[in-house]
Amino acid sequence: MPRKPKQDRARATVDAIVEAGFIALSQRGPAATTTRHIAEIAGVGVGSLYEYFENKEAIFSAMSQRFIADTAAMIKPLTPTLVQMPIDSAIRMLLNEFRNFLGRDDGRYLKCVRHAMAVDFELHLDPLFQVLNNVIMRYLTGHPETLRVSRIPAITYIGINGGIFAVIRHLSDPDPLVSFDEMADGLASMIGHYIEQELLLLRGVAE
Amino acid sequence: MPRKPKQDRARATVDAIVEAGFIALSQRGPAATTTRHIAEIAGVGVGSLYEYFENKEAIFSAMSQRFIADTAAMIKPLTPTLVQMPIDSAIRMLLNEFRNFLGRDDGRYLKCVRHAMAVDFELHLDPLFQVLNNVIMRYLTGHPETLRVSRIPAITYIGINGGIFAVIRHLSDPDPLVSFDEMADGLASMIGHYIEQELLLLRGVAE
DNA sequence: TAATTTTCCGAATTGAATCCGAACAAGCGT
DNA sequence: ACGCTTGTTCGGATTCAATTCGGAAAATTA
Repeated sequence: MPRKPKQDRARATVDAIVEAGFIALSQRGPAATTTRHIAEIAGVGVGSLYEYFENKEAIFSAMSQRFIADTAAMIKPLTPTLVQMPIDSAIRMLLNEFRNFLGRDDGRYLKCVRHAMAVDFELHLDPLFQVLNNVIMRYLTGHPETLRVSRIPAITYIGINGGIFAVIRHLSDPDPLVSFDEMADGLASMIGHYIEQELLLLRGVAE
Repeated sequence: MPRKPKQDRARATVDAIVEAGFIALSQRGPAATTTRHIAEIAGVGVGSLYEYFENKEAIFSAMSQRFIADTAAMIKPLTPTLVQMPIDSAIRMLLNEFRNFLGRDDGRYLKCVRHAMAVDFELHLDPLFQVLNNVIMRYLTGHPETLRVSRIPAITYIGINGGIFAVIRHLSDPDPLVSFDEMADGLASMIGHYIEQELLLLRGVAE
């Protein structure tokens, strides 16, 4: 039963532990990140970890919370700028800021997020990508007019990755803000509209 | 140094182990899934696990590969049907099939995928969602004409989830098929075009 | 300063992952 | 069928990391 820190010294210890967690995880990976390691990097005894954290998982959980809070804090001040930009520029800016943020401190956050998302999964995703790419390829050759729309590879990449993650997130979400059908309809419409708009632009240029 | 199975009996053992992995993981969760548990469910001795798998992780890895292969096999026969549907219907169908697939065997796959993706992460994602929703909310109120486009909640949900995952996947991808800028441009254009198309449709209806 | 609370520690405990060598089965040439 | 080699299974013994615990040190309070 972990305690809440009451003194500044203790708060510093908690902070050092979380910070050490990020360092250890990014340097050694999740398997090699032992409690002794974290304690050593933090400059505290192993026992101290358990003064404030239920177990090792709880340390990772605290790290996750810290990461999300930092991300939110990074975005918040951008809000006024973002809202008065064209929407596509805003999205581009947001993505770039997020990338830079993940790359800070020699990519410490990025490395941690990869582990946290069990990205070893990624390697095995290839066969699925192949099948889906095949579907898309055949679709395009079967509808020659669509071959001229721009950014096909990028849209494919986003559609597949985003689609997979969105479905899994949604099915894991205890209280989703939109129904599954709404989400499916949204993704379908988004890509459908994209194609339509592109064809429209192409026709406009042709005339 | 694990061996490759040369006899049918051994192949059956490997299969039983992987299958037991799915059962154990879906029933008990990742923390409570011990090697003895897997061995017991598979009906083999603990030692046998290490005949064909480097370690416990390797079993999970094999499970992941199996899962992806099964998913691809599920989609492949749909290809002919998909390619002659309108693109939005095809996407809807794909998403539904994927959902049903994950739900098979009392959601065994879904439970495993959740664990594999370290879904405890999910709980902490909330603050980030709030900030981003706030940005979107302010944008919408600042551009009243966009308030009438349909599926705003769904597009938001997909944009945020899909965007986050796509960025992280991309930054983890050793050999991405598209550059980061292309991907950012793709996501920006996709949502931008969606809005344009919606506004176009709205204008069309108004006239 | 003494009493009390908070914090820190690291040796000892516990339990799961992994190893290993003996026992059992299958293939194979004679 | 029989011995020999190779493939397979097993579960007790070993190893190593997570967690506990009881007391020392530091801070706070009286």
